[in-house]
Amino acid sequence: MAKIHEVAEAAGVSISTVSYALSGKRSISPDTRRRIEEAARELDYRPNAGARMLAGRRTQIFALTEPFRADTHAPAHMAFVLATSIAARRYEYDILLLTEEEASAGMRRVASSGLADGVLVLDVAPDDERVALARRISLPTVFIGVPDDHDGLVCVDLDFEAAAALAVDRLAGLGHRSIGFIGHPPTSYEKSNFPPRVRRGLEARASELGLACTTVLPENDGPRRASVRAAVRTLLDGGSTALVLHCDDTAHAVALDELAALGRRVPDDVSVVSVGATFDTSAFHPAIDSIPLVPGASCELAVELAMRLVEREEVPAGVRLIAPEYREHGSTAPPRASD
Amino acid sequence: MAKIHEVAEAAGVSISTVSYALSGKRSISPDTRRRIEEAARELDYRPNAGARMLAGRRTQIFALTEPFRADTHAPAHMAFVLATSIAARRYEYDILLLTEEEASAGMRRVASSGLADGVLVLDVAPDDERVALARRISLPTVFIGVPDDHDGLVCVDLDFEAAAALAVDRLAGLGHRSIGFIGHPPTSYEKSNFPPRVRRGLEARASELGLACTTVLPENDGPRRASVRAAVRTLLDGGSTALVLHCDDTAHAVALDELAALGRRVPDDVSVVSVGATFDTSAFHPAIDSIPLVPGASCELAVELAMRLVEREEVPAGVRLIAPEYREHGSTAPPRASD
DNA sequence: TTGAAAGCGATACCAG
DNA sequence: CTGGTATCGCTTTCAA
Repeated sequence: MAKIHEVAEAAGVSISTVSYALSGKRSISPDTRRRIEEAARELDYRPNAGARMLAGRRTQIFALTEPFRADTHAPAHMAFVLATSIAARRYEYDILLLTEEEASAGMRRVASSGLADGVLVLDVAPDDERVALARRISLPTVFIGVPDDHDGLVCVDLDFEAAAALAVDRLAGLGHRSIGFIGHPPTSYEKSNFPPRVRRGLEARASELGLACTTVLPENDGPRRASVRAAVRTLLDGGSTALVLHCDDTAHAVALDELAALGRRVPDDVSVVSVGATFDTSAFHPAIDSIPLVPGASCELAVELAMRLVEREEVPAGVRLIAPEYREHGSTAPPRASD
Repeated sequence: MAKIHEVAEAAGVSISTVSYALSGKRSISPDTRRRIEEAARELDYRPNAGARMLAGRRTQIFALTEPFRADTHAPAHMAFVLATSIAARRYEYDILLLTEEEASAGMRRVASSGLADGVLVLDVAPDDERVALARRISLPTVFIGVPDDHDGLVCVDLDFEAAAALAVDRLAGLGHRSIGFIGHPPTSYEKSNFPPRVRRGLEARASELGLACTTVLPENDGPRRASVRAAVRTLLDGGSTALVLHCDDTAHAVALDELAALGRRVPDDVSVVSVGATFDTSAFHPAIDSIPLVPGASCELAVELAMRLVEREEVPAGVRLIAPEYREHGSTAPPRASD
């Protein structure tokens, strides 16, 4: 816990010179800069956080609000928290965690106490109560996800509609005429708003291209995931030559397992594409093509926007949709001639 | 962002009176206290975080170091992060998240910048590098988990040995003479140090009581979890009349599913007890007795200890083991007379 | 029971 | 290119 004046003394300069040398906010002669840096290093000096906040009017902290509701899918949420934290560190920012009721109350609290320079909002619900809060506080706020009512907000998300359309384009391009869609359980279509966006995107593009498209939303039942297995059989029986998956990792694994059990090879007999997954689809057997939801991409953009807001740059409100990217892993091919 | 002097003005007192009234650190006449509280409420006043840290030499922040390694079991880790955050809020403390490389580097950083009053260490590895760090920094540090070398450290954890012994006692008390143990995959026994503690506790107590005890550590294979199913069959064939589970939730579900498939009813034909689970075993079919690992219990104690350290109370170093608790859900019974 | 004022440890303005 | 110093907003002694 060395203080600035100790560094100044050790380097034989004034404290203001130390401050400037370390922040780089004005030019310093190479020699004194060297002496200061050395002194700072030897004393393991770091500016006192509180003093810096007070004098510099910057806390170097972003509040991250993530309710961690009981029913949330832990791995995906953890990936976003991690990605946010990593992105923030690039700008020398730390993450202060606001969970549960504090997800909302904490926003008010950090805003009026000046504990954070901005707020990043995760696990956004369609009718999220943090929307109203974001409008009332004066802190820069960026949503990672898109609430239904997003007027005047800065939001970042994957372009799920485009991602789904991209999957259809790929399959249509290979000659498939009938696509089966396995989605999340029905309840997910109310609690979040990206599952419906995927579904809409898929069905819209399929109908544009004149493809048949059948949707099944299997329940998350027991360890055998019988609904997922049934879904696979239903879709194949219905004539689908390709499957698009937008569901959890276990459902992916089970669907592939069922295909194998039915003796259908991927991609020779059936093509498979995953949409919006945060896990690694290349680790499945067989590896699956994916148009992933990349936490790093959303979070880096969100943090960059938050930084710009902190720097008082002009940042127009609105939704930034991240363009989807197709990752080939060999799970798609033209349909069998016999189909 | 109202400031203290505005509150003072509104209440017609000096700023020091406001400070004391709000912190309760000295007695204030009921009348002025009321006026101050009202003014504070109307202005939505909260002390500026930076100023408070600087003047009060308290940041009201705990750093939480949690690497979030790629291979970590997300749901359990999320539960601990959440529990820590909730426990901290009881003392009006916030949680600053240090992940990845920052899990270590960040500890040094917050220590020398005075950003946090203490450090809470999660996801503790047997040979954790944060052990050495904790000894070098002067910040109060509490480990939630027990590293191999914990000399001079303050650690909190479930008493896994006792939990395992408790499971054996229960089954032995019901008359079981042969117990089957299904554990985590073998690799887990190197990366963490609680799986071996459960195993040791179980085998030790079983041998004390003269019970037979067979251990299987099934791999985490495909979606069918064939290894887990095989483990169940192996143990039953070997004469086990009761199963003790210390594995992930899916393995639990699969084991129960396999028992059902074999026509063995719980608890009439087989008794089942779960040890060290962070998930809800009463939600399985059938519900399973559990001696759980309760994140709230560990984290509350850890935070309490951290607070005491912050308050400069005497806190002897050492490992605090939390006594296990048996939760009945009807999955145990005496073995069949025919066995 | 209350108030005045001295810090806390930086940043950044104003001078030189 | 470098230094002195006012300032940030609060906590806490010291006085009354």
